[in-house]
Parts: sequence; structure tokens; C-alpha cells
Amino acid sequence: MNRAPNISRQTLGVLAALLAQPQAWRYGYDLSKETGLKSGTLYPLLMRLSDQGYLEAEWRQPLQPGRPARHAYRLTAAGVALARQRAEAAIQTAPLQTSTVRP
Amino acid sequence: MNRAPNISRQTLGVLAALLAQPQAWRYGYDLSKETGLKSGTLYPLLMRLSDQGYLEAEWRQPLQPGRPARHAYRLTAAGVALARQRAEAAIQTAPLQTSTVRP
DNA sequence: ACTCAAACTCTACATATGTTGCTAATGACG
DNA sequence: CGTCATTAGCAACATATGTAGAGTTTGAGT
Repeated sequence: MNRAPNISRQTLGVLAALLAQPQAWRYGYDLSKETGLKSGTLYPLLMRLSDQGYLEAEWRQPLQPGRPARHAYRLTAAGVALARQRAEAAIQTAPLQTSTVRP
Repeated sequence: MNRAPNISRQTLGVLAALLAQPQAWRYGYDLSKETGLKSGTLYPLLMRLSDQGYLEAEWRQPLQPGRPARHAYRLTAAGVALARQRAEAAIQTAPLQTSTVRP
């Protein structure tokens, strides 16, 4: 049977980056800079999320010839829901420390 | 004053590669493979030859999205003349050895 | 020959996306 | 808990073009 989608640390990082501005289109290259993920991890991940309906993807023409067209990604409604849910879960697992810091 | 165009070993290699099939369009990437020149040497060189009227250049759309458009180059009539002249000069400077090999 | 400035080369970096092939992690099932 | 299959991650490679800056080579004039 098909497995439930597992949300790894890496995937969570990308979802968090996208959730920061849920309606903005983001490029893979920028996301790789922001999350620190290498292309061999990031691009397959984006394609998977896209296939699963959590992201929508669009090609944008390059501004200058000689540069590749850019693939823009954005969270779908399902993607926003997933990201929120998992982000909350992550927060409950590792809550912010407000009073346990010791001098 | 403006100087006469110097034809370096590197430039000569590119001209020779282009002269092999004078009417064919060639890509920078392929020429770099063929001549062994790195991009930082080759592309400025191609642009110079192009500016000087020895090459004509054209952009070609990529076959797949996500890949950059390709810059195609071809010798002009002046370029063919230059390449022939310099190729002959090079042959006279360093002729083929037929009988001087010693065991 | 010598010197100076322009022209040229080269290493490294930057832009962007993607695939390959091996390894590691995960979940289902007994 | 152990095993198996699926999934995910990662380093390296591949595609293509180009720029920046430092150093080298060259030609012109003296």
C-alpha cells in the first residue's frame, strides 16, 4: 500500500520557508540558499511535494538570455495546512525556552 | 591607437575547430569540450571575435525548460579568411615531421 | 633592448536547474 | 524485534552561460 507522507527535517525546513509568506512564489535556488539544502536534496523534494499536491509550480522566463528559466513554487491550500500542522507539531516537540536560561 | 588583433594559441584552437565545418553553428559549451578551454577563457574570446566581425552569434531556445538558452557561433567570411590564413601560418611554423623521428 | 599600456588568459566564483547512483532512514508486517 | 520494501538524502556530476580580479603576454614607441 502507499505510505503516509513522512515529513523529514529537510522537508519541514522547506515548508517553513514557504509558510513565511504563503502566497509568494519562491525559486528553488533561493530556497536552497535559505534552507542550506543542496540541489540534489531540494529539487527532488520540491518535485515530490508538487506531485503530492502540496505545491503548485510554474516556469518563469529568464531575465537574461544564457540563464535558465526558473521554476517557481508556492504552497497550495493543502500545503499551507500541512505546513501549519507540522510546524505546530515541531513547536510542541521543541518549545521555545523563556525561563530556563541560566547565567 | 587600436592594436591589430592578436591570434593566440587559444584563439587559433577555436578558429581551427570552427574551420573544420565552416558553415555549421557551434555552441560555446561544445567548443570548450573540443578545445579544452575553460569558460573563463572561451566566452570572452568568442565575444571578442564576434565583436571584431569574425563570428556571427545567435541565441537558440533550450530544448528543455530549466536549461539555459544556447549561444550559437559561426565564422563569417572574414572569420573564414582569418582562420585559413592563420592555420596556414601555423603549419609553416610547425610542419609535420615525416623523417626526423629517431629511435 | 626597455618600458608602458592595452589586450589577453586563467582560476574561481556565480547563476539555475536537474539526474545518477549509492546509502540511510522509515514504516508495514509477521 | 527482525526483515523487507519503499522512500528519502546526499555527494558528485552534468548542462550552459557568463563575470571578476589578478596576473601574464604582447605590440608600439623610444
